[in-house]
Amino acid sequence: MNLTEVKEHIVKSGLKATHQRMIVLQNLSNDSSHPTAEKLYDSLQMYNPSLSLSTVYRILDDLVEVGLINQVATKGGIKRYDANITPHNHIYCNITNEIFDFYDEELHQVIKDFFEKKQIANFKISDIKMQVNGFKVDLDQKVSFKQ
Amino acid sequence: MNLTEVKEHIVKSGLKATHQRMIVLQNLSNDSSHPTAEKLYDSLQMYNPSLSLSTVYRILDDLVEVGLINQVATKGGIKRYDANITPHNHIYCNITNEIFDFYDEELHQVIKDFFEKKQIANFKISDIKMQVNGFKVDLDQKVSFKQ
DNA sequence: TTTCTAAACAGGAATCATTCCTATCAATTA
DNA sequence: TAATTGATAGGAATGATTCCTGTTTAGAAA
Repeated sequence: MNLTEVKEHIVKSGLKATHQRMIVLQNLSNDSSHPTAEKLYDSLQMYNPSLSLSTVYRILDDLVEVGLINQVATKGGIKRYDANITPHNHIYCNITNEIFDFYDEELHQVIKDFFEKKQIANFKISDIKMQVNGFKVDLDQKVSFKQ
Repeated sequence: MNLTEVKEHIVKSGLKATHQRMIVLQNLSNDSSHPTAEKLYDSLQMYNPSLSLSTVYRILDDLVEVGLINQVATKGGIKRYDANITPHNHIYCNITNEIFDFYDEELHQVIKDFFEKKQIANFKISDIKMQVNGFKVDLDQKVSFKQ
């Protein structure tokens, strides 16, 4: 995303488009590594030395709150973030701690159908996420989901 | 699980069946709330005042390591544990932070088939977890998965 | 454009979950 | 019994996150 798009998204969400919010969202939207707050802070430091770490944390919370980004569930106890808010699932590498996105229309449909047919009593579903855990075979090579 | 069963499991895993390990595993196996380390520590305190919190943390790590329990991935950044090591998925309530287990044979099979057909290049899958996020409709009532 | 005000921010302190460290304890073997 | 090894208690240290307070800023109103 470029700055103009970022600004539009933030304004549409109801938040003020402050400089700090824009650069945090832009940086996250151009980073597919599902970074932590601290990692984003580090990336931004070079060109925005006055940005504070607590601001990054608060902005990330706010962006999650209004639904512009997602917090990724991990076992590690460290929060990671994802600007991809389209439906998708995650592949976790237990060795490198990398997280990769994947999406398959057919799989999505099957799961959607399943939960329309079978009900969970007293529970309203907002979204369904799948986590594929495992490990990279060759750590130097990329992981890719083949259609 | 009773103490005898717990002891058998621990010995079979290769760890020594110490008193602390047994009570931690027993307590967790009789608790379906997917508790945190601290919550387990609190439950055990009453009858085991000399048990230390750091021991609980270390024992949980050890039990995860040998595969007797699982660490549950959450967005909250706080680690939770699950003694149910059979294949199953989780339902998360965003209001109460409760986690419920569910399992469906048909769904399990569909997903298994899917990942046998479609490959992820350079990645070896160890397990696949699904998270159903949403919220309880009536907070005082139970959530139940209907077959 | 300038002024005003609520919202947002910077920077550092505080908190909370978790891990680390070290002396002690328990079990096993010689 | 003594020696060795692994496990624990208890507290200190660490790391991630949140909180607090004074200052700044965005955007509305004049």
